[in-house]
Amino acid sequence: MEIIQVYKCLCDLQRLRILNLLREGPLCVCHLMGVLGADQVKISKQLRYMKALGVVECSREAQWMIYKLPSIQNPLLEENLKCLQDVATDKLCFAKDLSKRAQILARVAKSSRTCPSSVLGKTPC
Amino acid sequence: MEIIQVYKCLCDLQRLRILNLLREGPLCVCHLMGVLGADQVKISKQLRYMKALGVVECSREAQWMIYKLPSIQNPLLEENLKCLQDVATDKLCFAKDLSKRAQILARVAKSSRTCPSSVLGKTPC
DNA sequence: ACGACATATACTAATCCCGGTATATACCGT
DNA sequence: ACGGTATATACCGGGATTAGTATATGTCGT
Repeated sequence: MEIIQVYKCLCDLQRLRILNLLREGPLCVCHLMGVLGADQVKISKQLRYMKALGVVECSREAQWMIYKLPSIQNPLLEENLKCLQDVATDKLCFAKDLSKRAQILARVAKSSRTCPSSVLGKTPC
Repeated sequence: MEIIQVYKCLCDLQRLRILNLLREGPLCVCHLMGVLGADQVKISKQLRYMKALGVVECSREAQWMIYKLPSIQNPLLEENLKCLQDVATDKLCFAKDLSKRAQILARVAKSSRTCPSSVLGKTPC
């Protein structure tokens, strides 16, 4: 993963929000849709782009596709994601996204549905 | 200056090299051309783009246009520029650019020409 | 094998960004 | 006012990115 690729990934708000969420733990596409309030195609395409840049990885769990940050951590990426909460918290949505993520995962955990995010999400990578 | 704008500026190698140079002090366009080995139009257009993003400022000194990092420092930008030397030093050109910059400024300082970079460059902002 | 769900891809159009060539503008010294 | 130097802009074409709609693929339960 090269430095330019990392910045290419960070330079879009939607991607930044996705990375902020994945930092807490892996997520499936449908949960990303739920938190970001975006349609499936848009999320899928962003994820494909991010995967091509090498900034996310994915694996299939039954009918769900689980996305997560690379297993080999990238210091540049990690540092930038770490300070997302600090930067312009009021204007932006990173904190709000995280609580929405917690809500969704909690709701899913109680239901009979077993989307893997509800399990994986509790054990941040 | 917003977070996305900063990353939009960082996600191109040429812009990254320019920022790395400006971190040492203000420079005029012709010296940027010299260090980066790029033609005038290319540099000018990148600078215009960067200025529109709010990541550089410029001011005229006689016939030269002097570019520099914003007087109000941006922590996100500064942090990312700071670690440029560390990241993949061998593959990339950031250190090389800095020594080329020093060469050029030294040469200019000796000559009768008085491009302001030769003065301003010695007093990093 | 079928229907439902989750996700990805194909196709198309619009926009952004980049590169090149040509030309314009601003300032200086004479 | 004129020629030279430094820099910016206009114009154009190509490639990258984004968005929308439609369709395909993979997996599950029955």
